[in-house]
Amino acid sequence: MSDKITIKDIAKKSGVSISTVSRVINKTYPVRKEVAEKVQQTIQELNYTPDLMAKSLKTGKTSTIGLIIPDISNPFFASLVKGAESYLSKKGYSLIICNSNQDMKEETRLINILLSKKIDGLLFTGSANHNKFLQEKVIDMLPVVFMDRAFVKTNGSYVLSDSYNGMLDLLNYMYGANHRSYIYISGNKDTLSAGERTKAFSDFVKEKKIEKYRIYQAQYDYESGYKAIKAMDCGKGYDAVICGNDLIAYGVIEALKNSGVNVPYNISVTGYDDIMFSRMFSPSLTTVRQPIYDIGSKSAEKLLKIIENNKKIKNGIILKNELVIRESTMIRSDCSRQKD
Amino acid sequence: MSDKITIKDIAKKSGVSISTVSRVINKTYPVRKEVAEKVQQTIQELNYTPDLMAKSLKTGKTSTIGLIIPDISNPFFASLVKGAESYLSKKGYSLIICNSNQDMKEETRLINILLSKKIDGLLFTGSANHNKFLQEKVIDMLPVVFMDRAFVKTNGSYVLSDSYNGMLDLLNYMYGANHRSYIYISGNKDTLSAGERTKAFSDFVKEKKIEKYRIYQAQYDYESGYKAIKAMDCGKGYDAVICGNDLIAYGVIEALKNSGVNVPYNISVTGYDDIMFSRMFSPSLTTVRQPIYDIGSKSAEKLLKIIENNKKIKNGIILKNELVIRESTMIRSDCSRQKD
DNA sequence: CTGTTAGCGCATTCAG
DNA sequence: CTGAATGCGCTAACAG
Repeated sequence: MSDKITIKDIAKKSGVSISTVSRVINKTYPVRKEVAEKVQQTIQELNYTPDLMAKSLKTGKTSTIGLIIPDISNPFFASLVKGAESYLSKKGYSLIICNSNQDMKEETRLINILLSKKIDGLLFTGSANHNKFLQEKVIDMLPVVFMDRAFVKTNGSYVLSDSYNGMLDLLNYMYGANHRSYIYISGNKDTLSAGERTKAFSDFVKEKKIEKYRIYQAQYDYESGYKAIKAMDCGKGYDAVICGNDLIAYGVIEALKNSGVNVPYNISVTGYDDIMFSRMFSPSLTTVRQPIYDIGSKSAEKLLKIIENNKKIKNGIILKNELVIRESTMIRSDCSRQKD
Repeated sequence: MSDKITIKDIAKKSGVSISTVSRVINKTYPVRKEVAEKVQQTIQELNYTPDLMAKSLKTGKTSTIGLIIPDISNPFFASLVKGAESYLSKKGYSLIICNSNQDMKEETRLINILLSKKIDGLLFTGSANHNKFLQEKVIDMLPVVFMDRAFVKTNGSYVLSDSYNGMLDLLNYMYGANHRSYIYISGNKDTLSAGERTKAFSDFVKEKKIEKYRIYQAQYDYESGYKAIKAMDCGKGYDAVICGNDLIAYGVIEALKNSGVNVPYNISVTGYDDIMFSRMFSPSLTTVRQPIYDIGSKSAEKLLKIIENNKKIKNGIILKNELVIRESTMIRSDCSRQKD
């Protein structure tokens, strides 16, 4: 009997019309106090909850945000999601999470599903620069905020951290610590972050007139780092390995350990991101801290602002990064250099 | 103009009624081939996508699953979610993710929101045993599968891994490796997994007639492990520290490192879960591997089965665990024991 | 302040 | 096989 109780039931039982009930629930118009109380009471009695689905059909708003990331099991994205979810939840929004596994076709499929479900907005981290569908259609039929990655050429909204200067700070520190030859292992090259960091590296070697360096194209994961350094004779002859992110650095260090190369004594290794484990890693990782959680929460904040103001304030926020020096690097002297 | 295109538009443009369109979309009834083709064609032309929201209002099914976990930024839960999401996505379902932060009040709030949004089912990891609301109401008005944690006394559906035997295997191994005195650091005691593991430990010390042991109540996180071992004089005088999960073990090892205690030479430390970082940790962690991803995907599979068969097959799946021996433990000889 | 009414977009009887 | 009509539960004019 307590089955499917609707606004109608509580209207009847309260002796008012359904619109009055709607009004006391949504506080859209004034209702006589006694009536309001009576209604509230029967709502309690019947344990009624409005059907948000029906409400959404009418209003066109679902209070639901879609979020697309490559992989939730990557701690970087997990923090991003946490930041977004925590903000959204506080504001009464829910989050539908989708893993794209870096696959553009899958991204497109997911976006279409999300669109059909009538989300109010989209938080996106993926292959933005190449996804024509997103770039040409989605972006102006739905509020979208790009997290961590962004269109370079389009005027979408985004929240990033300043990878270029973060990497430059790191490199300048390494230079000051007497490192003169570098291997640079880049993450997925179609991402903005990898582009910025690589650019910083290129500018750095040019400015400091570094002669011995090498850029290796890899992916943002552990295995990729492991393979990369193995493919480069375990960095023999170089002072430092600069990695595109922490996961790559983990892989590099593990490979080096396995080959009997000591980090940092034989060679220094750096990461990027400062995910939770980097301080527990052994040696603890010298890296650049990105405010990952904040990127997530600021993205959510920005998205809600766009949704609620219903205006297209297309712009971005760029958060600062912070150099974190730990045990995986050391101040080099000539005698601590590897021989060729 | 290409604004808000509905089933009506495509009906008009195809020269048929909306019911016919609905039929070709859902293939619920046969439609003349030519007509069907014509309709399909104009669907393409107008780039029409059915409004899932409206559909849901009618059918009562949303193809959306709610998921509640304590904290997505914990790698354990991230893997769980990945497993569930990946299965659900393949089956055409979406996932709404909510972080409860272990707060029962928050859990209840989230469940109510999810209920209002008309999810088709719920995947739950949280304080099941104490949440009356969940236990008494939700569980029989909505398909629910408990992941990793479960009601001990209720006949709900669940997917777990066998913590009791996993822990027992680990302890027996340690005994075989000549460890004779133990500190046991438990995770959140209101969870089933902690209960099972602690029970295994209790049974173990009884059976092996271990005289020197200590059980310490903590939480399933890094800080908790760090503090716990500090509070116990860095385990002085004990052969091994058995931790409720890997995160606790990380904290313990870090604290020990900071105090100059060598793991495993002075004392062995074990974890539980085998999250991704445990093999990269230094020393790499001896632990018990839970099939976390599988717990997630099996839970999702079970939930969909319940939803689609619409029957209440309340039962559980218990997956096996596997001992993983790494560097944080060693085979002890008398001279490698710490003095009291 | 309050009740009546008309849809939101779609699936589904019920007649053809 | 197909069209017309009904209503899912709710909000938002529109009249009182």
